[in-house]
Amino acid sequence: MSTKNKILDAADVLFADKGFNGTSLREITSQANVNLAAVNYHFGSKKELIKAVMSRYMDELSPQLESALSLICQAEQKPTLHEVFYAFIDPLLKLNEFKENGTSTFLQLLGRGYTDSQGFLRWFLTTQYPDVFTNFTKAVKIAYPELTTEEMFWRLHFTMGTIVFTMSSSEALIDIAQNDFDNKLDIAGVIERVIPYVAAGVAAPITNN
Amino acid sequence: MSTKNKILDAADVLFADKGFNGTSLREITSQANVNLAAVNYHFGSKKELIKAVMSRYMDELSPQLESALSLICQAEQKPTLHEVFYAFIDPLLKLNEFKENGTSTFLQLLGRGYTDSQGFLRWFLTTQYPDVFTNFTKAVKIAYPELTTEEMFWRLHFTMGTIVFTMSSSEALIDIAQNDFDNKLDIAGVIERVIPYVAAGVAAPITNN
DNA sequence: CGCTATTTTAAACGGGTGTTTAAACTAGCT
DNA sequence: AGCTAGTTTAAACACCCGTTTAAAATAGCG
Repeated sequence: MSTKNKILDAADVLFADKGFNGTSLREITSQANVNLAAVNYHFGSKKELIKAVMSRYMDELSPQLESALSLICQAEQKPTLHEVFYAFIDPLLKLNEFKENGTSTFLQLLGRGYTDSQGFLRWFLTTQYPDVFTNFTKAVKIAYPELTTEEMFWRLHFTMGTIVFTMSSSEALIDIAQNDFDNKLDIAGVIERVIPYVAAGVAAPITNN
Repeated sequence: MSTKNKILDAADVLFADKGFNGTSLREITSQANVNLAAVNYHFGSKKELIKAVMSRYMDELSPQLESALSLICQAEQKPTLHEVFYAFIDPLLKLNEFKENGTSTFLQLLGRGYTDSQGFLRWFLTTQYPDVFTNFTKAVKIAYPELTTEEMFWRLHFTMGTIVFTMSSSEALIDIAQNDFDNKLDIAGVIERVIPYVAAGVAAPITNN
């Protein structure tokens, strides 16, 4: 495997686990069994490495999400909010096919990017992949037209927060749940449980404050 | 004002803004106009300072939350989920009375603590203030008895994630919202919007997978 | 093979981190 | 005033960080 990919794979796992700021280039390069200077040689800087790790996922995810959402919008009968949210599941699960170890770390990384590094990753995503966001809001607008744009803005960010937080701490939560309820569970099971939650949240009745 | 309190106040604001890992002791002490070594003299270590900042809020919040929730549980008529969640608002807003500048940073700090430092703050809160959690689940159980304990476990963690994530990135979101909708908004306004969302999420119909 | 371009390597650079030290200072009290 | 206990201070410590350098190793190709 190329040095570049060895770095990307190691960075992927470590970033998801300990955050972007919490992971040093020395950890990454020693995990990847490459020289420290290789990161700056191949990527230029740590910041560019972070972008590269995210792009690897987004370049795969973005077109799949767009086609799934546009399919929903063009259907003859108006989609439900559940359908809109379920449109995310297949593309997200397909990301796992890249990684041989199992589930992809994409959602954990997204969670890290939200809080680490003062929002630079959010800027990166919204400017580099804006269609994902506009297509999603379009689909929600069709499914729930009574929602004002501003209310929708907030509810979508609440949803983002729920998903991203849940996934970034899913391992710990699954452990607790297995102990307390001895119920076998995996990431897919967590997704099954979070979808009704966020769908109900987005569909909440409108308050007139 | 005492050196100890000057440190606590400066650390409070900086931790909320840039995270625990992202804030150095030198930033804190220069902001507080005290000597660098004062932190280790008064608190022992940076980790203990973090605990002290959180304890200052929790020691005030915890008894208020407990009494508000037990009041709800003892009422003759069964509370709604909305009432359970609104029980948090008054105690949270009362935290602002400490700070002269305005809204307290408690929820931002909670958000930071969830993602920074590999969950040590979660351990700190659940072991030092366990009654808050048990009282809350008890209240929800009364308001929505059909919910199984396991389902409730998940939905409460989804809620935690929503709140915590929203608050830790609330400043950036408020900025975006002000630009896009030129609608004046503050933390209290965000809370007003997130409550219906999480209440609807927790109250979502039960799926039989 | 020999030359060139790419990649890898060890070492150093400048700077920031949390923590510790020992001396200086400042009450408070007899 | 003199002593003591508590506090503040400047300086240093040992370590980790991202990045850069220049030499060494490796490919690729005519």
